[in-house]
Amino acid sequence: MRKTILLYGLAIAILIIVLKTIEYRYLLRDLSVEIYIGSIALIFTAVGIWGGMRLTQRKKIIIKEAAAPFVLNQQELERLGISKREHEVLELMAQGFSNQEIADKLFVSLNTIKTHSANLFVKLEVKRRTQAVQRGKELHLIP
Amino acid sequence: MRKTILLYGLAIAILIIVLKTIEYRYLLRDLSVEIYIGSIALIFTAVGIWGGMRLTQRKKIIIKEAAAPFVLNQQELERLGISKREHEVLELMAQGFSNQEIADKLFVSLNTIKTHSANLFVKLEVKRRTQAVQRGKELHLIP
DNA sequence: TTTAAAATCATACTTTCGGGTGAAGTGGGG
DNA sequence: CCCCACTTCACCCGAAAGTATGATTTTAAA
Repeated sequence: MRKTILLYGLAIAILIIVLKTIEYRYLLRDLSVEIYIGSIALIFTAVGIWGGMRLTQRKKIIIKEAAAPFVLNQQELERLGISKREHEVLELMAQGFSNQEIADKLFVSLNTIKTHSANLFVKLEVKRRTQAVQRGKELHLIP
Repeated sequence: MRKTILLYGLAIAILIIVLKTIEYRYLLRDLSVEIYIGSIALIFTAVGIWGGMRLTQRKKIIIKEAAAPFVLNQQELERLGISKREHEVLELMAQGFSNQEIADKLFVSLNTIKTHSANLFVKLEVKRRTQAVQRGKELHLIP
């Protein structure tokens, strides 16, 4: 950032020096003032674009890296009639946990998780947990 | 895009007219030429930055929308010693197919798929297919 | 307070997954 | 030609996942 500003300042200084030199020695008397102004305008427009790109490039990278903060699709959740508990189970499924592990994490029995997952599969219209995870991500129900 | 160019041209034209008017009437004799050039440079730098931002803004949106065209991480694939067939199986796994379905798609027996998947799990250091899919995505082995 | 939805658990049964082992055919490189 | 990696397949077994059905308890809403 500091480097960019320094480079920019340097570019302006050099250009001004060059232009001033040219101005007094050769061109001012031959070329019309409009062309002279136009040239300066064009050159500094280019410098501006270049500088502007430099400045915004950082932001672009940030957008790419911090992309998709994930917002849950509540509408879809309600539309499919998926309950809180079922959603929790889906999240843990997506993290690759087995039904037994999910049961332990939620302090309920394995059978309960089986029930929840079975209901989940019906609501998501899938047959397997891998498909449920896929579908869940598609519908933005899980990150 | 066309609108941006038009606006930009208009801005340049107006600025040149304004500057020319000022130049002949009031300022040229009072202010030094350096300040005059500097002003033009600054103004058009600003215009350049503004224009540059306008031009790159589109690209930013494109990056966000068309993000991640997926390029396979061949290095990782070789590093882990995952074969072509195993990779195929992993892809179909990620699409939520059962071993039987994968076997049918690849015209091989269920046992073969079991072998491939078992080898995959070892190479990916996971215990379940859901985790294999997760890991595969992390390592950019699958979209 | 009644009622419905959600959450809990169970039992029984089927299917799928995954581990372990062994083996046979194929194709390329030393 | 032989070795090695890859691919293919088989059998067995246990664990995990999924299906079906029914029942009880909580909870939130009407």
